Amino acid sequence: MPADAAAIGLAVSTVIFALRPDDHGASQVWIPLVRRIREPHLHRWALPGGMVRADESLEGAARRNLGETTRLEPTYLEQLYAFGDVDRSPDRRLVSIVYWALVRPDEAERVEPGENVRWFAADELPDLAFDHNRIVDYALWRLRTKMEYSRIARAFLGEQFTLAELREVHEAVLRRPLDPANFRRQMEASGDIVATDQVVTGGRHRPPRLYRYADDIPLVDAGPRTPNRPASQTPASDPDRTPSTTHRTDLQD
Amino acid sequence: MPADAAAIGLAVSTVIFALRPDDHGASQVWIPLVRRIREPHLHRWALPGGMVRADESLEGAARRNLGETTRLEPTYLEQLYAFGDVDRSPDRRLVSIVYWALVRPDEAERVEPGENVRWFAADELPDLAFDHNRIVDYALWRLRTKMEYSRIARAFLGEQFTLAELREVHEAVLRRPLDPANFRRQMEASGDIVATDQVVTGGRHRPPRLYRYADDIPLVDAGPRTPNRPASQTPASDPDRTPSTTHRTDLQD
DNA sequence: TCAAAAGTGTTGGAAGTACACCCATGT
DNA sequence: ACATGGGTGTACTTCCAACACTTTTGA
Repeated sequence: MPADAAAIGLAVSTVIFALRPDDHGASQVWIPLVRRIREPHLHRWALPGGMVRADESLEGAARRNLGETTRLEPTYLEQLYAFGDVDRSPDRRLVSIVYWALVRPDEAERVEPGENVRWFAADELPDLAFDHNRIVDYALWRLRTKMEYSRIARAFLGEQFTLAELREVHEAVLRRPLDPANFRRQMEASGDIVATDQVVTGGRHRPPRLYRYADDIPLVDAGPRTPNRPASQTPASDPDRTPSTTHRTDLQD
Repeated sequence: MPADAAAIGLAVSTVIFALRPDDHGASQVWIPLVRRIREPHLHRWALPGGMVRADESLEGAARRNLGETTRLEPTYLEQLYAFGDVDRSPDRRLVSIVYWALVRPDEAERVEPGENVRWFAADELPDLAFDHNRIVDYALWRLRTKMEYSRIARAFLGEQFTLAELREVHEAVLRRPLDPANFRRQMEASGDIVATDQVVTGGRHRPPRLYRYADDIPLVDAGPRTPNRPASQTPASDPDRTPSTTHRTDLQD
């Protein structure tokens, strides 16, 4: 029976979420998919993924596959679920450990769309390979649920952000408008964010203040009580997140 | 590299929770463990588990191993996490899909303690094999978290129960006393439970009313949006849950 | 001066917490 | 009668949703 066990293939896949404007300019959840270049499900769209090597961790395998297929290096990556139905792959027994990831708009630029890589609006997906539609549905449910009680919105934003930008993230994920006044107070009361002494000028209205996340608070609890890694510092600055006519300025007071 | 992938062993393990009275008669969380009878970690206590066969689902493998090692057939079984660190097993690469289960006291009787099977209080565990201490910690965190927003307490109880019994479940898991008055109202307001027309007589005080869970509501959302299985009917009745001097009687009114 | 978004104040309701108090039973 | 838990009433607080209102900018 160990012979049988060895016959089970172990793979990883990742559901990657990014926020991008839809036709009407409103932010929406998008997912990059890759086209399969071999059987089974040849030419069908699928989640990026691949087999796990014997000398790499599960999360490591997810990161490697992500880089190889989409060039993405997400700041947020968390295990979602292990899918292992006997008949989920038509040819051989395959168990997939699925991760979900969040990337900022500037990170998402690294994806080079083409014949075999494309962005899809999360709620308008085609028929995907394997059980990947079900997987995406679950990941979306998880994203929306976790948005309401954790600080994952941070993973969609740069170092500094206005409350309107933060609210837009929540609204895009939850697909419902939020009261700006109440949203502001909830965020401020949570202690998760702190005001900086900078504002954004250039808009045709009162300049909004910039905020940042309070340090010393971990991004989220990712997985089973991992000894809190030092809050992953954002790799780069955040260029061109706002129209070029706006400027972040020091506040004089 | 598919050769490498095939070299990874795929196993399942399960953290089983039951409530049993401690030395002072108060309910507490207990876990059955099995002693390892082969290397690595020979003679160490470990979670029940084993290799996944090619023709069985992950959950099926968990149930089979549970039955074989502890004779348990839990009513509640949910996937917890996939543990796959490269060095978590000293000899070969092993990925374990871990499940967690809840069993009622009468179900727990099926376990036959002996040289190689024993119950342990959840917060007084010895050094376990592999990374099983970490796994149990995570499962405990999950149990306690989920107790606060879901109906999993049901899995610890029989078909009918008093509010004191339901409260005792919550208190044992959360390790803190709850106000009986407020607890009652919260439960009643939730709509999850309905009063029956029976009471328990024999106590030296006012006879408490018996409640049952509202049907047509699933036990919990176990896993990724499984199309709601018909709320798993409790296999048997619930004998000897209360002292033999008490009786469940019809209410006359 | 006006439009637009930033930001503050106020109010009412829902839900949680603490705790006083009455009820029904066995001894 | 009285101890014991079952069960109800009530005041207080905290949180959230709704929405009126003021502030500050660019045009």
